[in-house]
Amino acid sequence: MAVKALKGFKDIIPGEVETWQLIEATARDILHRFGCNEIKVPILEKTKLFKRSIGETTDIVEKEMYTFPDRNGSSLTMRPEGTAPVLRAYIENGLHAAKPIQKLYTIGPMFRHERPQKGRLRQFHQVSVEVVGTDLPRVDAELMAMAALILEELGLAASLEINSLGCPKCRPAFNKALLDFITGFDDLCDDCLRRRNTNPLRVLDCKSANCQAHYKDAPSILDHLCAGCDEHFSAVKGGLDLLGVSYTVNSFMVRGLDYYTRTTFELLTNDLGAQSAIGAGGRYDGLVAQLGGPKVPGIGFAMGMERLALLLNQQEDVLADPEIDLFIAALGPAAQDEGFKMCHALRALGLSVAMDYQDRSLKNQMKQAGKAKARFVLILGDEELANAQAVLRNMESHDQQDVALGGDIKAWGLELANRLFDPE
RNA sequence: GUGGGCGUAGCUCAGUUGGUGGUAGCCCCGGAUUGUGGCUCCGGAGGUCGUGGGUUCAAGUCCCAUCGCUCACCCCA
Repeated sequence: MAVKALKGFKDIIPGEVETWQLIEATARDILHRFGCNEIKVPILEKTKLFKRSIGETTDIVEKEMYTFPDRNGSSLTMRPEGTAPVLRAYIENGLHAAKPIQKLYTIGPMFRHERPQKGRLRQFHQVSVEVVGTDLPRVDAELMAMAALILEELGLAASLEINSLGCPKCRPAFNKALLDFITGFDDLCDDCLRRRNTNPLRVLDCKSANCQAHYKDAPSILDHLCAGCDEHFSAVKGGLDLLGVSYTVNSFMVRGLDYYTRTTFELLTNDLGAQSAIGAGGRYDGLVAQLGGPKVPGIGFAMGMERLALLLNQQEDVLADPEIDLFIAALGPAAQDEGFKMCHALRALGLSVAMDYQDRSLKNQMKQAGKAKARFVLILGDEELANAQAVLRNMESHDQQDVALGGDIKAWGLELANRLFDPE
């Protein structure tokens, strides 16, 4: 029995990887337009980092992390999200001193031990963005606009939902009001009864129709915001309006990580089955300090690349087939030797070149050239060798002409290259 | 952690009330007279029917177990 990949771990093979390259290239391009810089951070961190940031009682920390002892016994965890490692690096490298506002992004795998399903894997990939050093509402608006723009340029439709979770000043009062409200019902679902004790905010997200009926009149966090948070949220909305980004306010929206404050948002789609969020994030003003860094506010978001890839693939958009510049069809042992050398020399000169090493029939080699999507084929047999020339066939126009091979391979190779890219 | 669906060729899948594994499609290989691709035609290769038990004269088909995949709950990107 052959060894297979772990459950929830997937290969991205040729034919699929092109979609990923498109996503990455598009995201990078837009991120750079907004002044974001890439940062690469480790996949493995001390477990403490995630417990402190994400929250001890969250599902992620309690039952989804790949946590194991290092050889010396200290506890390690494969990162379940990108914010904590990036902020750790921000603090550790003193990036706050380099620039007042740091816009950082990272692209890579995250790990959560969940039951796999559509759009959810154990190793998944995110584009993760953090803007650290400012709490200006326009930064929030700009970040959401940027996320929306990435999706737009990928040709994906998504709706933006926003909310404010308040701050440590106003949230406790709301939590109490909410808890008092929920305690009034005795026919809530089991999940809500459980969540009532762990994280009351999350009951608002319940999918049970019965529960939702009750929550219609639940106190809204938006009615409990302190003056500062209320003003901030208004300004965020104002910023989105100025940029013409459409959104809906969803006061029931909650986040699964404890560090969020004030602005939170999700980018949602209807085309992915149960996993509707393709991007989500929010503000985390106390987090950097909590991790031992300077007292600076921050906001960030992540996009799930698997989900983006699924959406792109079900749109059946036509990604251009990769093609090669030249196929060398060599006939006979002498031509095979010569072709082998030419193949390498031309690759060194910058051309993508292929050939068959088995000295098969010309017909067969032409077939291979067609499959490889070669733009040109260079036909080389004993006769051509004797005359120091070869036949160059344009596969699209079916045009054929002789090319001279004499002398230094670099000289005629360059000439050939020019002809391939600028055929009369 | 809890449920549902599904495991037959590299891939997508037929397989009738149990009666010898499909001329199926795609892919791959070879050929259609001498050194010219895509289309077409012909031929070929490729399978422990996920695995292990059981029932039966006979199991891809029925039963049990097990592993895997998948979708959903939960949670989340």
